[in-house]
Amino acid sequence: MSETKPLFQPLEPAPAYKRLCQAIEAEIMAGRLKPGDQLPTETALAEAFALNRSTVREGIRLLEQSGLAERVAGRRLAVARPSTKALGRRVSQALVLHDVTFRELWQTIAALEPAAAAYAAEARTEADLLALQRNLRQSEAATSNTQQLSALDVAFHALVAEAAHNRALILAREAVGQLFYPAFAAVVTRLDTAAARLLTAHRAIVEAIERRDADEARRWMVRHIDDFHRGYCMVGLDPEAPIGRVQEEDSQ
Amino acid sequence: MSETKPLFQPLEPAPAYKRLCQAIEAEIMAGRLKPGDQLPTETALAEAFALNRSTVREGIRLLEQSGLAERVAGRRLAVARPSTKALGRRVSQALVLHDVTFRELWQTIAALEPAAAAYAAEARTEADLLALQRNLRQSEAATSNTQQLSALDVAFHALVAEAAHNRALILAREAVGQLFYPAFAAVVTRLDTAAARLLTAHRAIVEAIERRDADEARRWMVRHIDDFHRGYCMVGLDPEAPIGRVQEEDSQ
DNA sequence: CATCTTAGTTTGTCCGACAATCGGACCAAT
DNA sequence: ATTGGTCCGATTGTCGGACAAACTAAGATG
Repeated sequence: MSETKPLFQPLEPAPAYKRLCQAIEAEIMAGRLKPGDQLPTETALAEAFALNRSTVREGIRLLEQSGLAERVAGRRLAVARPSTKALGRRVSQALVLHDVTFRELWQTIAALEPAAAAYAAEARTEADLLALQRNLRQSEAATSNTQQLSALDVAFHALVAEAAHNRALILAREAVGQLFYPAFAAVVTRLDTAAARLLTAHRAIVEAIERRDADEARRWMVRHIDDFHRGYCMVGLDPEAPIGRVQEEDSQ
Repeated sequence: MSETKPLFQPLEPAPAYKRLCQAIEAEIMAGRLKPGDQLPTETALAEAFALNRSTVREGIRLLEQSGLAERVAGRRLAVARPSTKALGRRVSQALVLHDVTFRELWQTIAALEPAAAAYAAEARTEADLLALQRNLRQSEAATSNTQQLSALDVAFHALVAEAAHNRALILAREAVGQLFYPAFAAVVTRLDTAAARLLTAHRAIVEAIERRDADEARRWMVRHIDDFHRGYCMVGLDPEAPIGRVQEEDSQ
C-alpha cells in the first residue's frame, strides 16, 4: 500500500493492442459507451485506430476477458457489464492460487453472512422468501445425499445474499462462498450430526427473514457459521491449511 | 440462482484461442504450472497446439488479462498469480458499471471493516503497527488538505486490513474501499467537524490494535463507519444514488 | 576479467487470404 | 399470411508469411 510512487510514469507507449483496450475501456467508464451498445466491426476499428485487424483482435480479447464486452449472438461485439458470476470465479481462482487458508475464508464469510442475513430480513421480497423456502424443502429432502446437500447449502447462502438486494455484498461473498463447497462436503460427510444442525439453522434463518426480524436472522447466521467452524475442526481438518483447488464446471 | 438449466448445452466447441487459454488455465489450476514458471514461446505454443501464432497470441491475451500470466521483463511470458490490486480494480469497475449505490457499498464495508479491525488487533505485527502509526501522523499533519486526508484515510483502512493478515478480507474490502475515495472527499470537504472525528477514531483504533484489544478495535471501527454514514447524509448526499464513476490513474 | 560486438530469439505489428457462419433479402409452397 | 428454402454480403475465426525493434547470449577484444 505504501508504495513509493514511480516518480516517472511509464511513458512507454505500451503495446498498441493494450492501448486500444484502454481507449475503449475509458469510453465505457466515461459513459459514452453504455452496456448493450454495439461496438464497430473489427475492420472498422482497425480503420479508426489505424491498426491492423490482427492487432485490433488482440485488443478485443482483453476487453472480452475483462467482461466489458461480449459477443451477443456469437456475432457482433457489444458492451457489457462484467457478470457477477464470472467475476466471482476469477476472484475465487485468485484466492486459490494465493493458497488462502480456511481461516482466512472463514473470517471473511463470518463477517459477511450475518450482515447479509440481517439485511435480507429487511429487504427481502416475496419472491426471495419463496426461493429460500423452496431451497429449505429441497435440503430437507436431501439430508442423505451429501453432495447435493452441500450444493444446496452453497445455494442457500447465495439466496440469502440475494434477498439482501446488495450487489456488492453478493459479489464479495460469492467469491468466497464458492470455495467452501469442498469444505462443506467434507464436514457433512464425516459428521453425521452436521446435516441436522444445518437444517435447524437454515429453518430458523428463513423464519427470521420471513418475520423481518433482522437481529434474529443475524444471530442464527452467526451461530450457523460458528457451528461450521467447529465442525471443520472436529473432523480433524486444519484451519490453517490452504483451501484445495476445486474444479468447477464453467458457467458464464 | 434458481435458474432453469438450459436443457441443451451450447454444444459449441468454442473458438480455438479460448480453448487454448482454458487449457493453460487448467494446467495452472491443477498445479502442474506454478507461478513463476516460464511459458513456452509463442511459436513453441503454436507448434504444440497445432495452431497459428496469431491464434496463440489471442489466447495469450486472455491469460494475460485474467492475471494468470504476465511478461516478466517485458519479454518472456511467465505464470503469475492475479494481483490483489488488479483484481480489486476490476471488481470496483464492475460495481460502478452496475450502478451500485452508496448504501450497498456502505453495508458491505460496515460488515468487513470491524472484522478487519478486530483481527488486526490479534494478528498485527510490529511492522503493521508502525505503518499504522505513521499513517496516523501523516493524517494529523494533513487535516487541512482534504484531498490528501481522503487518500490517507483510504490507505489507513487498507493498512488495518493488511494487519489482519487475511488476504480474502483484504481483497474484498479493497474493491469496495477504493470506491469510497470520492465520497470521503465529499464529506470531509463539506463537513468541517469530520476531519477531527476521523482522527479521533483512527487514533483509538490504532491504540486498540497496539494493545491487542480486539473488542475495542471493533467497537471504534463500527463507530467510525457509522459516523461516516451519518456525515454522508448530513451533507445532503443520497445514500440510494449510484456511486459515481471515478477516474483513477492506472497502476497495475 | 571486464567490456564491446554480433548473431540469434522473441515479440509486436502488419499484410493478405479463405472457410464458416450469421443476417437479411428474396422467392416458393402450404 | 405464415412457413420454409435459397442466395448473397458481411463478419469472424484461422491461417500463412513477413519484418523491425528489443532482448539474450555467445564470441571477440581490450
